[in-house]
Order: sequence, then C-alpha cells, then structure tokens
Amino acid sequence: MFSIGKLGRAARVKVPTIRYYEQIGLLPEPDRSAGNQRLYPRTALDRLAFIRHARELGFPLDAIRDLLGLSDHPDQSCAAADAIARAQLDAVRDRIVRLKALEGELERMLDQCASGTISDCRVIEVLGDHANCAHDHDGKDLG
Amino acid sequence: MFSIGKLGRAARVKVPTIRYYEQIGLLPEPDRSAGNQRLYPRTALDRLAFIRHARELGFPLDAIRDLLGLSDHPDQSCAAADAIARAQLDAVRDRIVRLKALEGELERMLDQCASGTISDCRVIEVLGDHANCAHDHDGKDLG
DNA sequence: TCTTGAAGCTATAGCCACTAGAGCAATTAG
DNA sequence: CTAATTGCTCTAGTGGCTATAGCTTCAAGA
Repeated sequence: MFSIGKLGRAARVKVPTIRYYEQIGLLPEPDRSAGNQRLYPRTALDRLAFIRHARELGFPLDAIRDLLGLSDHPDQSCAAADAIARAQLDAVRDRIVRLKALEGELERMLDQCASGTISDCRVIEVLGDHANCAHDHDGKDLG
Repeated sequence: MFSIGKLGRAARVKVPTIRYYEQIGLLPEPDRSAGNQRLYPRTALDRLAFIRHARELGFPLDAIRDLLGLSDHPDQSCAAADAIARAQLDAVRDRIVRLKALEGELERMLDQCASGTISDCRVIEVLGDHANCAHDHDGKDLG
C-alpha cells in the first residue's frame, strides 16, 4: 500500500493532481488509514501511470476516461481506442499546421524590423494592419 | 460612433470578448448613450483590430498590453516591441518541436495497432507502459 | 517517550482567455 | 406600435491543474 506521496513519486504525478483526478472521478476513492490518509493498492500505480502517459501524449482527460474504460474490458475490439488515438493525432497535426503559419508570420514581421523607433516599427505596424499579412490566420491555437 | 455590435462586426471580435477586454483594462471604458449603451469612437476600432491581430499571432494578453503601451509612444525605440515578438516566435517554435514529437509517438502507436481486441491493442499497451516510447516527452503542450 | 519536521487533510481561490446563460432594458425596422 | 434584435449586468463554467491557509497525522531521531 502506498501513501499519496509515494504514489505520486512512483508515477511522477504531483500530489494535488492525484487528488484532483480523484475528485473528477478519474481515479477511484481509495481506502483510508485510521488517521484518514489515503492508502493506495499497487493497481492505482498502473492506472495513474496510464493517465500520466496519455496526458504527455496530449490526450484530454475525457479521452483518457474513455481509454481507461476500454482497458477495463480487454475482450472488446480495440477499434474505439484506435479512433480516440487517431482523433488525437489529427488534432496534433492540425495544431502543427497552424503554429507553422504563425511561425512564418512572426518571422516575416521580425525580418522587416529595422530596430528604429516605434513610429516606423514593422512589428507594431503589422499588428495594426492585417493587410500586411501573407496568410489568413484564425487564432485557434492560442493556448 | 459605433455600438458594441458594430464594433465587434467591424473588428471581427465577439461582443462579450469586447466587454471582457474592457473589464481587464485592455480597452478604455467608452462613453455611454442616454440608455447606458456603449458608444465607441473610430479609434477603438484600430485598437481592437490590433488586439485581435496580435491574438491571432498567439500573443498573450499581457504581451499585447505591453505592445499597446509601446504603440502609444511612437518616439521610443522599438527594441522592446522586437523583444516581445521574438519571445513569441521562440514560444511558437518550442511548441512546434514538442508537438512534432507527440505526432511521431502517436503515429508509431497507431502503426502498431492490428485492430484486434483490447487485450492485444498496442494503443492501450503503449499508454500503459512508457518503456514502449521512443522519446521522453514532458507534457508541456497539452492545451 | 518526546519532539520536531515532513507529509497529509479539506476547502477555497486563482490561472488564461474567453463563453454561456439568465433576466432584464433599449433600440430599430417594418 | 409592435416585434425582433441588440444591448445591459451578473454569475458561473471551461480545462487541467496550481497555490494557499489552517489544520492533523505520521515517521524518525534523541
């Protein structure tokens, strides 16, 4: 049995994050010690490591909830898990495309800056006038 | 003079967002009509367009606040504006690198999925065991 | 056994940049 | 004049945590 701190170190997840996952129902409520402290079985480590790894791959917690549900039913088809991962891959690719457009725009803007005064600063000017831009940009990647 | 709705349409910014920008001090409080409705001068459109464009380029509102402050002082050096834009470019490049690593990991995971049952699903397995991974990933791009 | 410090507990608030909704007042088009 | 649209304020919610306050429990050393 692990304390929450040991579990957190083992899975490399911060203690408040574990409590948060419990609060939103991603981790089951564990038993408590006589002094009301959480005591986790070994299986909690697997589940938490799964969550952490999926988070590192950018899956939102809702998708992780689904994946955890699937992993509890080993006999079913993995088509659903595949679909979730594929959606995540699509989302990641989408963000890369948009960020590359932003990168190009910022590069262009900075290339034109002659480091003079604000009044002839291309950075400020470009920001003030969309017509200076090469692309459209839709601002959906501003986390 | 614009109503808030006309201003929003002109700058392509949603009305509640304009009120939010006012609330956090990014836009000055405008005069009101006899019936307490906001009335904006033409200059508000420039300022709002500037904000929207900077947001589309991924600048956080705090950086935009600084840029707006700079654009109000056209005689100063544009070095500060340049630095803000450069920091934003660095941040964008950083996110692209991390997202590409995630993309590769997800691709590998999906390539290995033979579409069988959950019990031999590589997607679930890879998520459960970090040792299957090619890279480290640090989970800092999960917005 | 006592003590001290680390680790645990709950509850609340904050982060970013909005978005949604309730319930009402003002304006505008027909 | 009426009905539709737009506006107003206020509150709460989003995602995924993180931080703080004020308390209790536990583990290790003297």
